[in-house]
Amino acid sequence: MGLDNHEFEQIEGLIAARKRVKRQQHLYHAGDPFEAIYAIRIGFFKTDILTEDGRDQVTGFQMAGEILGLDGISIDRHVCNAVALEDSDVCMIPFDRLEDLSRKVEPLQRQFNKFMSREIVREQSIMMLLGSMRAEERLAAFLLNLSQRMQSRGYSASEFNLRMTREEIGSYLGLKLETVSRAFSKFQDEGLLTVHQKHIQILDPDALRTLVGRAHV
Amino acid sequence: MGLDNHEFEQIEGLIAARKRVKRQQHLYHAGDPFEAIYAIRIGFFKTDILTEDGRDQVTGFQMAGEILGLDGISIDRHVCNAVALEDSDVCMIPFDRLEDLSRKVEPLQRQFNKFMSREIVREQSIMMLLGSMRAEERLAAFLLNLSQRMQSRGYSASEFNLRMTREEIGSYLGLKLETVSRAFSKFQDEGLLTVHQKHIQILDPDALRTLVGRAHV
DNA sequence: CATTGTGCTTGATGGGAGTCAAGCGGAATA
DNA sequence: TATTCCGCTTGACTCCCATCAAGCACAATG
Repeated sequence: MGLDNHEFEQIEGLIAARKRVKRQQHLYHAGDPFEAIYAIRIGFFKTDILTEDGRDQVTGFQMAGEILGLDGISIDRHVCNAVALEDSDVCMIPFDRLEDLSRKVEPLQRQFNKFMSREIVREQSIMMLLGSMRAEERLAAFLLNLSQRMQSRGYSASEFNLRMTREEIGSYLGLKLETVSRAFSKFQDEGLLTVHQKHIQILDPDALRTLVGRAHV
Repeated sequence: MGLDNHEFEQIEGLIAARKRVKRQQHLYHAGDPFEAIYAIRIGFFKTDILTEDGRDQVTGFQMAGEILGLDGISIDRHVCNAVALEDSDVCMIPFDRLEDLSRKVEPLQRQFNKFMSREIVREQSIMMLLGSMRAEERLAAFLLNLSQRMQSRGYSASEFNLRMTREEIGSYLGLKLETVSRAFSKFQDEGLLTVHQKHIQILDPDALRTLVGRAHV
């Protein structure tokens, strides 16, 4: 990234604390004062929003190497809940110190801006998915995305364990858990994948890609 | 734009050029190199993304005082199209100069980060809408959002002209244009509003809020 | 003024996903 | 090992929205 030693040490010094979060525990709640963003070292999270009328929706799943909490910057409070879906380990990055250092270290500033923008783009693709895809297309897109992120972290792209329930997948994709379950069964009947509980093995990724590509004919 | 006078003047110094964009013209296309973000002085825009099957989905509507182009930062290219829905006038803000100045002027840096984060939060609320609301609830939320933005710019909150077609509204809300039209008619039958072509008069905003569930405003 | 086109409204019909319900199965606990 | 619970699967039925289709309204053009 074009950093000299001093800059590199400063960035390392940003990490105030490592924090362990047990399965089903919250890293932060909606409404909590925003003080830091979090880099996931180990583990898996979901973020969700609970509205007053009881609507609850998962807004994202985050795995090791990804960043949590960027939405809190806007109003100095977290706007969603972050819940560990397995025992996890995060780096807490105090935001005021990150802003300070960003003013001194240009590559850090640039990288941070790109992170924020990438989050905007990611959410746009979810909007596309929710706005124009059918149930099976949504699930196919979800699995391919998960597969790609697993692979980029050195895990198998074709075989992995889901950390979230059918209900959480459905909430994220704008579907009911029964619909998610039916789509899994259909994919298995068609030989696109095998599914045993949370264990997934993708047999025909190209067929899944075709499903997503042919969205909304 | 949520900036105080001092901050606003600093941003004004950044403005390289004013640019006029006629109705139906593009401000930028998906794939264009990303060089600047744009502040809308006068006018109204939509952003959309072209899907592989040739149809496009509207990802947002932007009015005077709002910012266009934040998604381009991520990959140094614009990822969506920005199209003027009426004759418009924008300020071009070269992004490298904005980054430079942000390193020197802390309030500008802070404000810019908040802008990015606000865009993330805005998109999350659209995800909620697309994922868990029914057609009439979506349209009600859309109208209330538009109404609130009109009001915050000094226009009437209860009476305004839509700049976009039913099809564009539907694309944004994940609905077909016929469904949007039917929802308008139903609202009118129920006395919640009057609609004549693109002219909207909201008669009972509380009823619309009740529909949405009081969570979105 | 007539003509054309585009956007909008409305009706009829069908399909995909939601809802309700029953039962299965693996995992955790005692 | 037995019990309980929670998540998952599957079936039957319902309903909301998409689709297909016809016609209207208004603006632009000749």
